[in-house]
Amino acid sequence: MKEKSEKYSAILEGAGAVFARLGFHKATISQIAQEAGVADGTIYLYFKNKDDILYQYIQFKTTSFFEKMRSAVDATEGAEEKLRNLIRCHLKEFQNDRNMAIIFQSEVRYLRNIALQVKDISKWYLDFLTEIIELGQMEGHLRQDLFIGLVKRFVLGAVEGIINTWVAAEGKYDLTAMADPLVDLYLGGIRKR
Amino acid sequence: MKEKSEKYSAILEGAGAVFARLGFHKATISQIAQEAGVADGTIYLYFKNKDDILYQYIQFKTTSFFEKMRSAVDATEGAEEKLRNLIRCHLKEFQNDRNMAIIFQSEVRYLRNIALQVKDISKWYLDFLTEIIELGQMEGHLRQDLFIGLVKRFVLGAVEGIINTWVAAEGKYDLTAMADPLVDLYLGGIRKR
DNA sequence: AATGCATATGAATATAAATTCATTTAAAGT
DNA sequence: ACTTTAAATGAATTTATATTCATATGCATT
Repeated sequence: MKEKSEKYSAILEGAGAVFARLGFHKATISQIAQEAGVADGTIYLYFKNKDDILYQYIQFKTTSFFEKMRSAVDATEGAEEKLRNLIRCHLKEFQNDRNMAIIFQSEVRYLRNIALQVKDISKWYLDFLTEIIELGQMEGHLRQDLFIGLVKRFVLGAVEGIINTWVAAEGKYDLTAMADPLVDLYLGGIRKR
Repeated sequence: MKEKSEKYSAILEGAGAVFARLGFHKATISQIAQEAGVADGTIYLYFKNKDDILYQYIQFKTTSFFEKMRSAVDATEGAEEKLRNLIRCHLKEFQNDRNMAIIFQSEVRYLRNIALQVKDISKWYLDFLTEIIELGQMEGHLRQDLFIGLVKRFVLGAVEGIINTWVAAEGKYDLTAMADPLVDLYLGGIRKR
């Protein structure tokens, strides 16, 4: 069972397609096998069981997602620009991999087997946001009286909401175009001044 | 099969408890029956099948939720106060019925069988927000240059994010206390001025 | 108390799909 | 060409649980 064989990846991507189309529970091993172009039994040479396929899928996708987010943020100076890049990168990656977007938005929260994995992902993201917000406060560009625990959920919740709508709309419009207007809302709010 | 018998309600609430604890797919009819204090077969006198239990659960809960939201908003004048009441009411109702909160946040988006039902719920909520935002613009208290399609998702996404955190934290703190700080973020944003 | 009707029971059935494994195919080494 | 090892197959097995249904219980009417 070598980790990075062609078949390993084919099964992962095949599973991604089937999970996105039918949801984890309605997806069958046979369908995944067919999508990946292998026999049912072959899957068990590479994965412990059905749950493990999803686990590895998430693991694989998040690792690469986090790396990209980190470099997008590090590529620039100042909290506001870092925040913009974070959101731009987030939306771009989800737009580029719609199966992943569907699985993360619709399946992941739901499945208890992977609850811990999800907690880690959220935590990573929220800690990242904290870092940026605190930087902005040090720079003097963000309010000092922010309840950071609330702000970071506010930020992540809103991006996810935007992505959910895009997914529900079958990806018919450009998701990345939402990034800057969204950040403007975070920063300035909706009240007239 | 009379609709509002004791057993009908007992099964619905029992199902709510089991769905919240184990998730829809891992929940078995036997467990729901036990929780409701009836025999397995009895459930089929009141519901077509397992999916129908969830469908009716959601229908029942949203109807009552929407009524409460509507009167909370109608009870006051001015967009800002209406928005505050909307969010307060939303958080209060979810805090008061944690099973419902779990099912709505974790299960509902996921289940394809009820996708239409969910679209209706979202639409109802988003239209409601549009109404309030447009009122605020007419009053001159909200910015004129808002992209409403984005703003309403921004608002709903953030509330849902707050609720998700609360659910994940096993409801250990007071959710309703988040309402006003959250609305302040919507209105004023995080940028220092 | 006997009859009929509605409601409830839970063991038996049916079904679907995850997982296994005996067999086949391909590849590598000598 | 022959042997050994590894990888792949897919039909057969196992398991789990949603759903059915023959039977029972309770309740009202006469």
